[in-house]
Amino acid sequence: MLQVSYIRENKEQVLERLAVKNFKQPELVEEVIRLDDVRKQTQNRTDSISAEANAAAKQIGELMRAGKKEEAEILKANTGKWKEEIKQYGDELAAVESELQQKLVLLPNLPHSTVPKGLTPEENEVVLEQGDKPQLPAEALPHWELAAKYKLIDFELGVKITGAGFPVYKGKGAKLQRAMIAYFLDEAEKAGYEEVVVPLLVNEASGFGTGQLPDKEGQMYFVNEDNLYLIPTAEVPVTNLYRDVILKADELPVKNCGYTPCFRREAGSYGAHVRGLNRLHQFDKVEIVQVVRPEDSYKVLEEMSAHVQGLLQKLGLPYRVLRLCGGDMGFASALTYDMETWSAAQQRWLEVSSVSNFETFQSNRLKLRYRNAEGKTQLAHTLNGSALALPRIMATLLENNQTERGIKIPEVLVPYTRFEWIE
RNA sequence: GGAGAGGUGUCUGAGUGGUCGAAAGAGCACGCCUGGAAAGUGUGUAUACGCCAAAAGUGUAUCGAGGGUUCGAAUCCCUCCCUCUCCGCCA
Repeated sequence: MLQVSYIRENKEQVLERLAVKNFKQPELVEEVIRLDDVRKQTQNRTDSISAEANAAAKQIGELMRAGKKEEAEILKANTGKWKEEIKQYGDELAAVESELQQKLVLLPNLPHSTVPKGLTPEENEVVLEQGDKPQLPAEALPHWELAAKYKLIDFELGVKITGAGFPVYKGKGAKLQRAMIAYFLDEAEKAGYEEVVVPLLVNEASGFGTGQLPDKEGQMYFVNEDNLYLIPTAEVPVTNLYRDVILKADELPVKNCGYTPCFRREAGSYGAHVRGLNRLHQFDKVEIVQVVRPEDSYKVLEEMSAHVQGLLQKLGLPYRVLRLCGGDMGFASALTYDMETWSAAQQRWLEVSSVSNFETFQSNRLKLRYRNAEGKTQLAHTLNGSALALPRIMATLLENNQTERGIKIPEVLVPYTRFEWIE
């Protein structure tokens, strides 16, 4: 959520930045400022009436104690009108605050100055491309066929017990999955991230805090009975660990990592391009999250990007890094890098990580602050990234590493899998 | 799931209608003391919003959340949430 004070002071710049994100309702900016004006006036009025009423109540109390009952009664008789007014203006204030809030949450985060204009994924900027794309023989198989051939993943079984998009991993497929989770967590720990194990269901306040609600309500599974959402990413519970928190300066940066399954409804997306592991309703992911000082956040974003790239390099996967254009970025992000690996059998890039700086967009919703050098509270910056999302890594590994003998496990994973080949 | 108790500031904890944003202690910060530290001692120590050019100051709100009673609510009433104890169930 943007800060009203910032919008007021930088209106032109805000409009300019929103245009980069292809925001369709620039008139909301004026509206927010107008509502904030009304809010201030209304609060002013409400406060001064409350002040009068408080003063009168105090006086009555003093008279009562002094035994001057009659005088107190006279005052009491005059206080009747405060009540109605306080109620009326209080309601007005609540109404305008609520209206302001409703408009405010519709405004997406402002994109960083380096974010390219553009509407579609094709307009994302390729920052770098690394690693050689393997040349597979003509008889090379896509991962879903490899998964069947080596009995690694059973999609049909998943359909039976749940539905499409909920695969069952078996044997070496299951072990490889677990190995990657352990490896990614260990690498994150080496990079200074403290591991957390968090709930997989979150309440509405948490969904709001990181920006999924109300914007992406339909993408989350919802447990009606208990009013809880299944997490679409560990970002939600992990970042919300710091909701309503004022951190001491020396507690920054906060660095957490965590493995969780992720649940996404992804309604209406079926077809060849989502075959196999390409898009699932449930998948595993290791997430890294940081809470930092504003002045450090872009340096930290690069550091997190480098961490993700390091993982891909160690796995020996060809990848590229995209700087997302305004139209393809998430609602809450100021700058996002997507990492994609080259899936050799499918001949396409697969997104395996997304690293974002949210600046104060989330912290403003979360009320996540820290005490700066002057001792004043200030909104911190939040960042997160996948390190990594498992299914497409699995897909790429299977496809790119297939040989006549079988599938070669990357060296870094062997200590975790305790086998070198799937054959 | 049943019965009972309770939710106060960073923490412990007092406060059952007014002078309470809230005693006291601990912690923390700064100062004094000390060769240095401990002890001792002094001062300070919530958040948000409004007014003010800003600071100072000042107004309002907040004692789990929301509503109500009252001139006045941390304190009384209602609803919800959460925690603890006992019983039941259970990996």
